[in-house]
This record gives sequence, C-alpha cells and structure tokens, in this order.
Amino acid sequence: MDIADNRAPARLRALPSWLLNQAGLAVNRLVTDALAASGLRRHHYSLLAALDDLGPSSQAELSRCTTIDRSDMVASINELAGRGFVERSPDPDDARRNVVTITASGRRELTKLDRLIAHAQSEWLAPLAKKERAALVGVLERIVDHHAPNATD
Amino acid sequence: MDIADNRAPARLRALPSWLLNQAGLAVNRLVTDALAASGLRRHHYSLLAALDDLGPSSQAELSRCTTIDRSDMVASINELAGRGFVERSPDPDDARRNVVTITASGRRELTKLDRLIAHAQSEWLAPLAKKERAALVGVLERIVDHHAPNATD
DNA sequence: CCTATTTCAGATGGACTGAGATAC
DNA sequence: CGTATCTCAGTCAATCTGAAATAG
Repeated sequence: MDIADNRAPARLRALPSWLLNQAGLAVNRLVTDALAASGLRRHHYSLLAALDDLGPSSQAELSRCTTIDRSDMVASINELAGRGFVERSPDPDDARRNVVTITASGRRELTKLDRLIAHAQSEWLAPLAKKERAALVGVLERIVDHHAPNATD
Repeated sequence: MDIADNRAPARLRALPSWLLNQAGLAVNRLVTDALAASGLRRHHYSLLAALDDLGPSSQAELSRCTTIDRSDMVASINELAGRGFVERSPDPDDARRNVVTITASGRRELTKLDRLIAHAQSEWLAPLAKKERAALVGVLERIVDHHAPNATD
C-alpha cells in the first residue's frame, strides 16, 4: 500500500500495446472532457473535420475515411443535423446516397472545437519536446498506413 | 469511390490522438485474435503477467497496477480461477482481502501467451526498425508516467 | 468514525454484425 | 443479375459509477 504501488509491473510496462492503450486512456479522457461542454463526442469532431476537409460527402464516404462504422453513421449525422451543424439531402446523381454538408454554423463550431482539441493534445503531449511530438506523429502514421485496409499487406 | 478513398482527411491524419486511436484499433485486433484460440482476453493476460511479476497480490493491488477496475476484477479472477490459472484465498493477515496466486498451470499458460503476444507486437510494429520501436516505447512510457494518478501533476 | 476491500447491479460509449429496403 | 447505400436492431468488450457488506 505504498503511495507508488500503482506502478505497473515491468512485464506490462515493456509491452508496446499496453503502453499505447494506457496512453490512449489518457488522451481520450482529455479530449472527451474538452468536448463535454459542447455536448459533442469524439466522433462528432471527426465528422465535422472530415466534412470541412473533403466537402460534401456521402455517409459511406465519411464512414470509410473516418473508420466510423456505416451503421453508427446514421445516429451521429442525426445528432449533428439536429444541432444544425450539418445538412443531409438526397444525392441528385445517385438516389441511394445522401449528401452530407457542413453548415456555416457547423464551421463556426468546428473552429471552437479545433481549439479545444488542440489544447487537449498539448496537455497530453506535455512531457515531449516539439521534435518528439512530430516524430511520434510520423511513427504512428507509418503504423496506421501499414495496417490500413488497402495497404501494403 | 477510388480504391484509395479510404484515406483519412489531413485534419485527422495530423491529429496525434486520432492516430493513436487508429493504431490502437490495429494492435487490439491483432492481440485479441492472437489470444482468441486460448479463450482468454486482453485483461486476462495483464493479470497473469502482473501476478507472475509481483507474486501473490490482493485484488485491489492488481487493480491499481493494471488499471483494471476493481469492480471488473471479480469476474476476471473468477474466469482465471475457473481455468485453474490462479487461486484465490482469504488473506490471513487482513480479512478484507483475498490473496490471488498464479498456479503452475497458469505460469505454463503465461509462457504460451507471452509468445503469442510478442508475435502480435512485431506484426503491429513491422514498419518500424528496432531503434524506432524502442524509441516509441520510451516516448509512450513518458506520456503514461506523466498522466499516472500519482505523478508529476 | 473513517477508510479499505470485495462484490454486485447497472450505465455508458465505442466497435461491430446481420439483415432489410432501395437503387445503381 | 450482383453490388452499393442507408437504416435498424442488436451484440460485445471495455470502462466506470454507486452502493452494500465486511473488516481494518
């Protein structure tokens, strides 16, 4: 019952996947808390950011590029549409699809969220120098690309 | 609908927490699949590894050092005990506590799991050189320590 | 009296499966 | 025809809250 008894055993501390999951718990707490006041959750930010980057997109496209499941898309878009941050309309060129578009109000909200998210990132990465943060991002990109559905398998 | 349409927008690809979560999905899939044949899940490995490192421990101690919630501990230990991998007995020195001990059979199982887990790690980190893997572990350790409950806050 | 431990009952958010309806 | 999209219903593992019972 020492004060430092919470320390993880060496077996786990040396395990990359365990460390990644622990680091993930920390960021996700920070980001979730940062977004809490706006009443939005993490995937809402992903969607607004994706829509701002890509322009109007179908739900299937959004699903593919955010890795949010197609079946969870419906509810998320509903929530964003209910807040007036996106609009959903049938695609005139393909009647199977909906076109989801970010609104002016959604873009304003996104600007606020960007700031909150950026702040959470730097709280999370506080112990790292600028160069180390960039290196971490680079390494994670390579891992993510390597395991992407249409990647070097 | 290009073949590379799955690519995430720049906004997300540049976001450390998003990359970390994507990388986490990949490892957790690999590790979960690696453990599937043994009928165990990720936290079972954490518990066996912790018990092998620390020796007999109370459930509260295990909870603190693995970050598995106290309330989830009960079921997990039950499952491991049901397979004969750990034994649970009342602590003679403190009647509130149980002492959980890894069995010989549990240690044998852990040896197998160690190999499976190690293999999953190297599949996951395939695109990285040895030095890069070590650097990643080092960086993650610093982040995790910084956000640990009793840390430099 | 306050705190620590084990346990249960339940909520929550996130990732995912399967299938139906519709349209390409 | 087979395939793609949107939608709904529901599963599943993981994280976490609250509280009761017991003991230090």
